Amino acid sequence: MEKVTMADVAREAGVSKSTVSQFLNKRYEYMGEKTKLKIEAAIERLGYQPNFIARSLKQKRTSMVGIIVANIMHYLSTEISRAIEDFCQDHDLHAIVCNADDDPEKEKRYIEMLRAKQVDGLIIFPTELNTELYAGMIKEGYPVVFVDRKVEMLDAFSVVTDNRESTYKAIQSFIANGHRHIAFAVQPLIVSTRKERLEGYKNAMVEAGLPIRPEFIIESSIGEMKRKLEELFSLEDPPTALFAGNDRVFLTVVEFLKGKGLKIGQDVDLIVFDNIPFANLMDKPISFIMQPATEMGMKAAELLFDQINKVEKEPQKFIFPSEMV
Amino acid sequence: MEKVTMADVAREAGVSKSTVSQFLNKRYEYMGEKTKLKIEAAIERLGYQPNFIARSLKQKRTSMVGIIVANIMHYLSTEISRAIEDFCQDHDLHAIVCNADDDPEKEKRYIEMLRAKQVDGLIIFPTELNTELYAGMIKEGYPVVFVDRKVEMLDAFSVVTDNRESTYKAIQSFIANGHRHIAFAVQPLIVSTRKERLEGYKNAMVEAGLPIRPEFIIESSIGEMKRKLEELFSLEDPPTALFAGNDRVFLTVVEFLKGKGLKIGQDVDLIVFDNIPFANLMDKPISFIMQPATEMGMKAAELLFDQINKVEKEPQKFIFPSEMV
DNA sequence: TTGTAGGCGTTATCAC
DNA sequence: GTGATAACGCCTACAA
Repeated sequence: MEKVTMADVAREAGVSKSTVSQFLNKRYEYMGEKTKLKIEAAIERLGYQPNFIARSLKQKRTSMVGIIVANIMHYLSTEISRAIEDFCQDHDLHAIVCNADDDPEKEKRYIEMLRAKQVDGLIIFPTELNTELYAGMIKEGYPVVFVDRKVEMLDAFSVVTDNRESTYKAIQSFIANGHRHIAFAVQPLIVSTRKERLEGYKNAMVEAGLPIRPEFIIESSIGEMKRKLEELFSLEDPPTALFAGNDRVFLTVVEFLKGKGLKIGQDVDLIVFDNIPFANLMDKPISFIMQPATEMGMKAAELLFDQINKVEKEPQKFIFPSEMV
Repeated sequence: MEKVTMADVAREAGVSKSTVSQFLNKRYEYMGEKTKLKIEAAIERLGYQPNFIARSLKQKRTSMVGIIVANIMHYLSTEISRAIEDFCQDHDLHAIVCNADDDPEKEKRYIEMLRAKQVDGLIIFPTELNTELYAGMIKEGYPVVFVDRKVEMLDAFSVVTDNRESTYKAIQSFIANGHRHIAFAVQPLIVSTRKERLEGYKNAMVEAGLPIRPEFIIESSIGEMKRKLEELFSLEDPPTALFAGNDRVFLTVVEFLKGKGLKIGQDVDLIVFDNIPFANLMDKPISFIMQPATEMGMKAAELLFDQINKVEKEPQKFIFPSEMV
């Protein structure tokens, strides 16, 4: 029943606990060859497995990190998480993933929970609404890395993409293709990424001398969005091009267009911020702004790893470029 | 620096550690109202956070479970994992996901690792090649649930789908649609699911009086598969219908057909075992055999939860039906 | 080289 | 109602 403890091994091998401990920690520099063998045999015979919990308590290191994802429904999140997990597996860490569901309260509870569990560090896709909590951790020197969204006014490690620039270029490409009626759909502007994307849109429009028409900008929850789209496409001069602010918006848009009988690439052109899996399988002329998820995850994990291992570094923001395909 | 311990709180509040402990565990039945307030205040003032590791050591319960996925590349795995995670979040458990990468050695290491970390139970998508290890855990009474693939000869909880039946029906539907040249592509037959699916294919073919032609059955790794497909479609009588044994095979097949210029639903009909995300977005006439991932994950998590909480039950296999869409 | 003792932060068991 | 005290299983000086 997995009750074999170090003491048992010690007794079985006829040595003391400390000796066994030394053995386990590979400090057998000054250890008799025969004691080593005795211990090995005893471990084998008893089927002993060290207890990491006990070790962690003593060492104050759990080899676990927490990942708090703002919303797991975004495909990007899972991609980045997976990259982080891969990095962890290569560095003897285990990751615990939590989904904050875009709820700051939930995020807060998870942060506290994971810290109570003594995880060695946290990678957070922030809801951006727990600034004091974030700040507190950073002041303490607790290892934290923010991903995807940036937390303003906070000198912390973060890994993001150039939302504004990418969107700006995307809208420019619409314009270059002759579009004049360009709409923009996004979820509520409560996080930096969405705001930046909208700014990119506006910049490009203004620069091209096109009017920014409020009725062409949908800002609503996924639930409400279909209704808003209905309104948008009921205008006497409906848009010929649409920018979807992220993957979930995109899904909603596609469903809407399908129901409406509008053909993508024909009746309306589409650019999406975010990649979706197997996008290449649906041969429709849609452009996706792909963020380098793997690189971002890797970088975030690496930054966290270094903090955990006390590699001194100034907090930095890493901005990755996105690519339109 | 997060060094506030229970002793500090006790001192600050002018009570003993035990009292604080009682308070934390909500056993304030026989506790003075004012002590309660004093402790509350002290906790607040010090910013105390209990240390779960220490608690776990004492209670021999970590509130963590491990999920060992045979191969995270299968979309089904991630779907099921997510369902498990959801269940865990509702039951105060944390899940740690590990990817065995179809490697029995890796699987073994993870099992040992997670047990060393004292996780309360394990949900395993087995590689099926560590039978002794599985058997050992079960004999010990350690909570384990197998998912997706079954482990023969083992009396354990498991949650699977009716691979043979579903495939059988799928092939029947091909036949009903007039197909005679039906091919079957699958990864190496080293796990039960694949074997069962092939059996289903053979049964349907035999029953319909159609010959089982070895050259119509591709059994190969993903890497080799394109070459095999090339051969298959170079036959003087190439197949008019193809059954893809899982999602990864499907992706390979689609790429191949695309390169070859063959149109799905026109030159060749396709049925795929497994769902892929956003399948509804690609309006091609492909049938997917969808496994009820969420239900399977939920069930698995529930079975594990009950074992952890010593709800006595006989080991059972739950076989979920799949649906073709 | 190996053993002894104390401590990591909690919880559990009793006395008080 | 509250408080010593002994575990939990391991690590780490330091002593032998």
